[in-house]
Amino acid sequence: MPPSKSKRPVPASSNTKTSPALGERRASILDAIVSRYIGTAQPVGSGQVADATGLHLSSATIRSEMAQLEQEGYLAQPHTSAGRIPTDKGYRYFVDHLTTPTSASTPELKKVRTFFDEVHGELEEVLERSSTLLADLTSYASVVVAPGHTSSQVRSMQLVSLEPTSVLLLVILSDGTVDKATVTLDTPIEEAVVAEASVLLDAHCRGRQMVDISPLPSSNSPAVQAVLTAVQASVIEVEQGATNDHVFVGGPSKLADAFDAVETVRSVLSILEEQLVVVSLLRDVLNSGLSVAIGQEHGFEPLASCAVIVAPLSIDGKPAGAVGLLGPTRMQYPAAMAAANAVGAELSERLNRRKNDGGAA
Amino acid sequence: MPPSKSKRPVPASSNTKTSPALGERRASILDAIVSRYIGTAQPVGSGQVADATGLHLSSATIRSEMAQLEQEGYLAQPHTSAGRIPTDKGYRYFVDHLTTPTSASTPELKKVRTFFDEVHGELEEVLERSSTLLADLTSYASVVVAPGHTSSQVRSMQLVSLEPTSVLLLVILSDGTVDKATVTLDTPIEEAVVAEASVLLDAHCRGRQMVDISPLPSSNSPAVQAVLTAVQASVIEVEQGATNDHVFVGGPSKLADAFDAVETVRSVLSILEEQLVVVSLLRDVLNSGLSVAIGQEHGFEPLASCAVIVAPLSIDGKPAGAVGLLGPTRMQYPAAMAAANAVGAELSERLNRRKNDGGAA
DNA sequence: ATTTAGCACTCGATAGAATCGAGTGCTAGC
DNA sequence: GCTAGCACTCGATTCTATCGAGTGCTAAAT
Repeated sequence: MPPSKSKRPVPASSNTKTSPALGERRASILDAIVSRYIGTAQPVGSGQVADATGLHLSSATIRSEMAQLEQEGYLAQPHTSAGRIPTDKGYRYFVDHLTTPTSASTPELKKVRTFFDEVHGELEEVLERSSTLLADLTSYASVVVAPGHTSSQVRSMQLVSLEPTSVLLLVILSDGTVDKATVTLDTPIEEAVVAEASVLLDAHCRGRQMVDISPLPSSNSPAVQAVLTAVQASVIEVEQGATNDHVFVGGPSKLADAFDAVETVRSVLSILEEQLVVVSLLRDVLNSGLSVAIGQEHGFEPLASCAVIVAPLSIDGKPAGAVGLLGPTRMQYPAAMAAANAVGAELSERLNRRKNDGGAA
Repeated sequence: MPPSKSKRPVPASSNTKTSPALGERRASILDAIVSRYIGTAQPVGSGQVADATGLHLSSATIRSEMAQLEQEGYLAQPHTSAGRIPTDKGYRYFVDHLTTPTSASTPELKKVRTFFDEVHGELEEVLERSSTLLADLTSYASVVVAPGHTSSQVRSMQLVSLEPTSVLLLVILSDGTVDKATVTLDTPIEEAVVAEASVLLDAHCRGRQMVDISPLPSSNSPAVQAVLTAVQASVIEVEQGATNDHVFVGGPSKLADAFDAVETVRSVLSILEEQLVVVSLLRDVLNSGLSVAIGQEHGFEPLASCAVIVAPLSIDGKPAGAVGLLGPTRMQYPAAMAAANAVGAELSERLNRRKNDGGAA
């Protein structure tokens, strides 16, 4: 091969050589197998790998490498004389050493951008639709966990008397979010007293951040004080976001496509129904420093056949909720991760803007 | 057969003879086939019917009757030499002439009662959990459409200025529900003006029913008037409940059990994702005066293999939302209808109590 | 005039047997 | 160290045979 033009020392050979460990060649074989299996859901044989990879090796050589990879736990064989399937460990290596850059592909990224440029309105609606967007983008079920109110600025806080013994606590945040909690009182309280407490509360909280509002102010009047004391707990509840369900699940129907066993579909669906579980799952994954949890990695049995992709949301640089994707372990990691990251980043930006600009749109 | 005791002219023969039309005997054959098919999902043959029904007839006789029923469109045959399957028309006859009384069986009814005795808290939570209850009770996916605010009494109505050009409309109802809408103004308005408008609005609305609040009061100050005008549209929006999504879907995972074809599961799920469609579906069914829509009866193609059971909610005797069940056409009609009715009735009662007593619990 | 027993027939479902072929592990030679 | 070659495995596919639940029809029985 004569170098016809001296003017390209390293041609555009797009052989991204990222990963040592496991050996250059064995790695690209693994990569080829995982990619292919993700696409076809069929066990991959040595012949296919030989054809697919750039390295020119015979199937026999590939075969011996594959045997090695199996011994090391990256691959598994459904039965003798079938091709190989990636194990969780295999997928893990794949995502950790992705050759494809994890940043989003331009067309999709653009889609996300224009989506966020167009979507306006209430926060809940934005989150809800983000979730749908992410599901549509990836064809996996998505989850959006709304940020708590911890760092939000209070625009107004009020008490409204409903019954003699029950009072509604209203918290209006400067981003237009409204939260509420019903407080039951031990003894009946007059409306006028509630109103007085409300004024006091509002004056105290207005303009502060949610974190800064405890302790509540006190009053000379015992009756007013009683109301304030009763409200205390609910204020904290609201601060921590325990009051409204703030999980948005998008595209659960995608699960029916992602898994072929109907029983799997059922069990995964039923998990998505339990919002608490979902929230804590995402939190755990994030806390463990991962962005992807594959198979057993999150020690959550019922989702052993799933992979979870998480991207954090942040407001003012602090973590605030998350977006996630739920699919089979053989999911399109590069694309899905890219999408989740893109939506996460973009959504974070809008949340920031929202918060600092004030209200909607 | 000598009447051994003159003292029972018509013994406790539980032969509920409800339905003329179609002929007594043919009806009970149809009934037997439908019941059995609902249970087993297998085509039912003449032999099975002969064994199952009380009437002592040979399979041959049954057979000729079945042939008739098929010609009349109540039954269908998957293929020659298989048993019969009910058609939509067959199911329709079945539910219209239910021998089992549609009122709930006592054990379940009790469950519903104690559930509602125990559940307290925000309206949204009650509805959400009702939906889950209904799904658990029946093993079908359930839907609860929240009542609109039309007949609710306004406890307070306020405007909160968020940005110079955007105002938050807050509506607090006497049942503790809070609704909101963001109103964008054409020109920047000072906070003081918004506050003035808020006071005016609150004074006008407080204590009235949502239906009675339009038209809004007017003001001498042009600035205040401008705000009120801008708010008008959102008030109506809120009144008609267009502002927050008020559909609660329960137990979608049940669908995976109810249908065996995974493709069906997917398509039904994806329909449940579109709340607008679900709401209008239930409304249509109710408007057509039915409580059950089987197969094609609601002209909604994608749900042709489903049956929909609807029970209305009512507040002060006026229709206000609905609860629904979604399952395969071969669903356990008697039990499911009973459950839906029970939950519907009980929930209605709680809603009434809530509204008239005032706040929560 | 029904009802029923009897019978030939249909056709999906089930079970074996045969075959195919993608894939494997191993070995010997390049 | 790589590869060609080869015997071997084993699920998937196809084909055939068989089974049996169920049907429609007819002729006898009530």
